[in-house]
Amino acid sequence: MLSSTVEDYLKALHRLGGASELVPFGRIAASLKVTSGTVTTMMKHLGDSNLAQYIPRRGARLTESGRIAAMRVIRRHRLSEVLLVDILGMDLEEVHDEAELLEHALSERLTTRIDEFLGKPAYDPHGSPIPDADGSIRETSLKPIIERPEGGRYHLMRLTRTDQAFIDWLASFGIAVGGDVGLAKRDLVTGIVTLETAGGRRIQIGEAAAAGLLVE
Amino acid sequence: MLSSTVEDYLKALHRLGGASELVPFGRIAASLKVTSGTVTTMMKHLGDSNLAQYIPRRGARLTESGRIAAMRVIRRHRLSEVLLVDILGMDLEEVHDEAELLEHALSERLTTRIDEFLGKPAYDPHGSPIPDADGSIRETSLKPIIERPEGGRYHLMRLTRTDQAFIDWLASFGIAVGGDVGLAKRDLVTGIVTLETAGGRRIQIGEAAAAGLLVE
DNA sequence: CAATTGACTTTGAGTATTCAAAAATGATTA
DNA sequence: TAATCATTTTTGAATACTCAAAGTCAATTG
Repeated sequence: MLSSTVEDYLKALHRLGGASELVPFGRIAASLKVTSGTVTTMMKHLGDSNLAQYIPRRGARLTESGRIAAMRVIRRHRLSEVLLVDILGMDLEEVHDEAELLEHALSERLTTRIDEFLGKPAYDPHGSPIPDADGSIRETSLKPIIERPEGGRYHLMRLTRTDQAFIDWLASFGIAVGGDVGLAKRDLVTGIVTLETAGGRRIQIGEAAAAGLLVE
Repeated sequence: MLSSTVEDYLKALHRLGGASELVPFGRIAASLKVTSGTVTTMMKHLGDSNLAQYIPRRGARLTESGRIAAMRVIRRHRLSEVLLVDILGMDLEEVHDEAELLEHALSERLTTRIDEFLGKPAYDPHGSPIPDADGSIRETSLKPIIERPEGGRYHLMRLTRTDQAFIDWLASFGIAVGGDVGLAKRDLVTGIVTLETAGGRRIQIGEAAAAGLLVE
């Protein structure tokens, strides 16, 4: 079993370099708030364990087995977040830190159980995709509707705001998770976003609120 | 924050010596599967941290702050078990090992959230009482009905068997969690236990099955 | 009372993780 | 090309935890 320290380095390598980009050591040190000497030591160790390819003075990248190990940690993290938000009703802002602990404490068995219990969710509450048990991932991640092109029509996958008033207000226009919404216009000056409902009606909403609509 | 290693020693001290009994070091070593030298080192450390009173060559006992710290760990452990069994539907046999990990990974905030979500349960799935956040505990723990005196009538608090057939069978006689059951007779020779329903009917059940009825 | 026994303590050492500070490297600049 | 600079590596040391094995102590036994 990998120590939680090693798991944290694997996550950092994945966060900073994706599946197989070379990551310079300074960035890892900054990201994990350790000194560069510590990173050198650990990268050599990951190299010896075949979890990363260590290239002296240049950086390191995940190997395939390192990538899978990183994905497993990310899977546990994101499933934890879904459990915390959807079942236990915690706030979106709180769950990251909790999941940071839980990701190192969930056995394979419990992870599978949680996954099934939650109905094998595809995305976490932030809209990030949840890897499968084997480490594969649908890379079509959710994005806030305001990051999509204007004029498009999208599938609403998740609302990151959890207050019922907002959800009800949207629902009164026929906008709900599972349905479609269009982005009619985004006014960068006033910060007002115009959405188009499935029925063709237009409604206006602030940028911050619109950022909470994650679409596919 | 206490390391999970320290938390394990505190739990051992509590398990073997209760709130303040002196525990000889050999028992701790056996319980945690470490060598006696390791225990000596750790007991001195707990002594320095005011979590235990270290008496050379005699043993150690929890101090008040050590007791509270131990209770917190036990609280997290037992709440984890309730969550795993009642919400996630895991088997009773599986949950101990999982809770052994989770008890070191739950923040105070998450522990409180889980406690509220579960409706502030008084007992874990094995019938052990769950300490309050401040470390206090109702010492009237649940016991299997077969450990109670014959002829008594008891309040059924929990069934440790989770198969629906058994639960339904009991229910068909009006025996369910929250209701009453009597222990009419326990035949030590045949291993047959005679229960009395609230309506006064008598039913017979095997000792092993009866052990799954936790009463108060 | 001296020897034996069992329990505890000490010692020396190893692993994992971290830091600070000095040394090395390689690229850029003057 | 030589000096400078940023980055990486090495070194020496610290903390937390662990073990094996030798040493100490006190109680029991013959």
